[in-house]
Amino acid sequence: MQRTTLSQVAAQAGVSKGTVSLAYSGKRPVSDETRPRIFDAAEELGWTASESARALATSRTATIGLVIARRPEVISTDPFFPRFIAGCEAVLAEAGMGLLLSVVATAEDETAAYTRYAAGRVDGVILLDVERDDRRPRLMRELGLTAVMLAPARPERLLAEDDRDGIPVVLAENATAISELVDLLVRAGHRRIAHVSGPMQYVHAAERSEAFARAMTEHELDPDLIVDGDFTAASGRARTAELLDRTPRPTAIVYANDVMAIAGLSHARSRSLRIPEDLSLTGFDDSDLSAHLSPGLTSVSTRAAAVGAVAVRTLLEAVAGNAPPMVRVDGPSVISRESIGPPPQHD
Amino acid sequence: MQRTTLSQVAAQAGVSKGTVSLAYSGKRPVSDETRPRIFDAAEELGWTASESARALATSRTATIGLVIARRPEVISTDPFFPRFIAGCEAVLAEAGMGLLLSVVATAEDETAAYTRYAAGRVDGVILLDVERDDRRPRLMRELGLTAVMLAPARPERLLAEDDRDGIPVVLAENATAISELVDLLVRAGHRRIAHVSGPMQYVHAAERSEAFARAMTEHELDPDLIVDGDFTAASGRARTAELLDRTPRPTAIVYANDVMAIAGLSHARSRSLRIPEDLSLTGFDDSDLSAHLSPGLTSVSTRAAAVGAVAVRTLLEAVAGNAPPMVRVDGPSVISRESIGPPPQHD
DNA sequence: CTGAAAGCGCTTACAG
DNA sequence: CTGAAAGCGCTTACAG
Repeated sequence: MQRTTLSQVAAQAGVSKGTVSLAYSGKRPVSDETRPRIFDAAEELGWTASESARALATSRTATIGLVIARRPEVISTDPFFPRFIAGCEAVLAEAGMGLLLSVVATAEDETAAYTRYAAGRVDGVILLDVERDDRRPRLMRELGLTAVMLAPARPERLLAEDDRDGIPVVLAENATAISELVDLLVRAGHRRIAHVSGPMQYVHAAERSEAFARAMTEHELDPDLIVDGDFTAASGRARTAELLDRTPRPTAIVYANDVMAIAGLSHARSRSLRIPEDLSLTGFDDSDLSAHLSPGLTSVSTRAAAVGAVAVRTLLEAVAGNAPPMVRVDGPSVISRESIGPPPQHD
Repeated sequence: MQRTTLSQVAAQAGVSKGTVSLAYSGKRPVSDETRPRIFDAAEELGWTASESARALATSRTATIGLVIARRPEVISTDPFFPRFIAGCEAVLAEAGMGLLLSVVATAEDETAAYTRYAAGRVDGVILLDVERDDRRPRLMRELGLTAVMLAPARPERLLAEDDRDGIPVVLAENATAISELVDLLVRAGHRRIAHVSGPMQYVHAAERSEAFARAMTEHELDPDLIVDGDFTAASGRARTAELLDRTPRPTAIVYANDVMAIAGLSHARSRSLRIPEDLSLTGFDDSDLSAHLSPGLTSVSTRAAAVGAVAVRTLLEAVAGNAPPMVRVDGPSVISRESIGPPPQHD
């Protein structure tokens, strides 16, 4: 089936092509007599503008890009991505725009994906999982790609001076939630609190870890009870096993995400530890599962959908050439559930 | 920064635009003397072809579309989607193509997404989560959109006759895995086996449920111990609670996905039931978590990445006009872990 | 308020 | 093997 074109609509309505275009875009007035004629003709012929042609004429693709560079097993258990994408989608759909998504395994594939995007496929991209001295800001400049980055800290803490300008930061911090969790545990009576971190190359994981150490120090507790996880269930179980083998063992564990916490919880139970009587646990991300475990897992909502919406809005402003250098989004909030309680008596 | 264009490359290399295009596409021979001149010029100017222009000239967008119409909380815990997408990506990247993704909440938004796609945004789409008498095949025809559908059963079981032609089916069946699970449990000595299904409007969920009933009947066991879940953790917990309240209670539960199984497992444990001594459990999807719980959750690998790759290949053939009406992919396979064992003695 | 025309940056018959 | 030209289907100054 052949596409109907704007020319056919113009012919049928007895006007010029330009007028049809203007009637739809509203960029210039069209008389009240012609407009309905045009819409009727378009309706009758089942016309909608070709995005390819529009893209070529306007140099706007009405598409933004997102490259996720994580191992599939991590993506598949991290509720952040789908929620974030759903949040993006809401804003994009309203603007009649689309989201081009790539899931890549290596840095090489990641570069290739951005390079394809830069060939006039997207108007801009959102950078997730920012690392310290991330290589992508430089790549964006080389490729001439407009970008915004989602980060848990101010740009000066993340990027070399050269890379700092031109990329607006959507700042979604983590730290307050972690110190709230530590406060909660300390107030319940805990002193030996451990942290299972995420992969430290990510700024958001490093931030959580630093926030943990800071909070512990403030309470004059040992800030060094930190072991490195990598957000996978496997690491959650392994690190938990190590921590529980120590003497004395920690009475509470703060995990950098829910999956590790759930694997840890399951492991602890298999050792006949009761939760929370013998061990308190907290997660991060508020996955659907955490609310419905028994006991429920205390976790942190990061409002990923809201963050996605703000990221897209900021990107659209950046594409239009007027984004603020930084926009702050609502901080995370702790969701208290039954997985935390007072430490065991003899402690 | 202005894009370099093919014209500039042609000028610099001292050839016509057509020759530059041909040198890159290889659709016609270019002499060994001119080719390097062209590539050098392109390299020097940092040129890559504009996809928008190419799309307009060729009526090919080099993009395929995927619309996921599920509640975010379900998407966020279902490992199928990210794995499937990663599998799509592998094939797409190789072909220099992209994936346009929409996550929608309502049927209305879903139609809107496909309508946007049909405005020359994609070459074709993959239909997931097929329902019986699914409305999308008809929509695809109305919109003139090429499509393939992923389904666990032959087209004649899914679609009205009118909608059946033109849409190749990638057949990934579920049923064998479910009967294997039932066999496994029966062989271990179980007789009262229950099933917590997924949302029955999806053919894949209905198939699992039917396969369960069939397998139970074959073993001359009660095939009606089926309760309706909806793939969420909440339903997994609630349905498990109901089942465990029955007298006599089931000694094994087959869940239609891992999340429900994990919530169920957690609930059972909170009732002081031991797994698998007091209750055997199985999941479906083989999420990253299931392998690393303690005990590990017996589950079913659906090879989502491989299925994604085949789906894309089939779609690309369909776009080229020569897809087979049906292509079968490898069946799922059961991954046996510690969550199943013999039923309690007194049973 | 409307039309005629140029232009976006490619690809692809058509000649030679 | 190569060039000149038309065309893909829009948008947008430029005139009127």
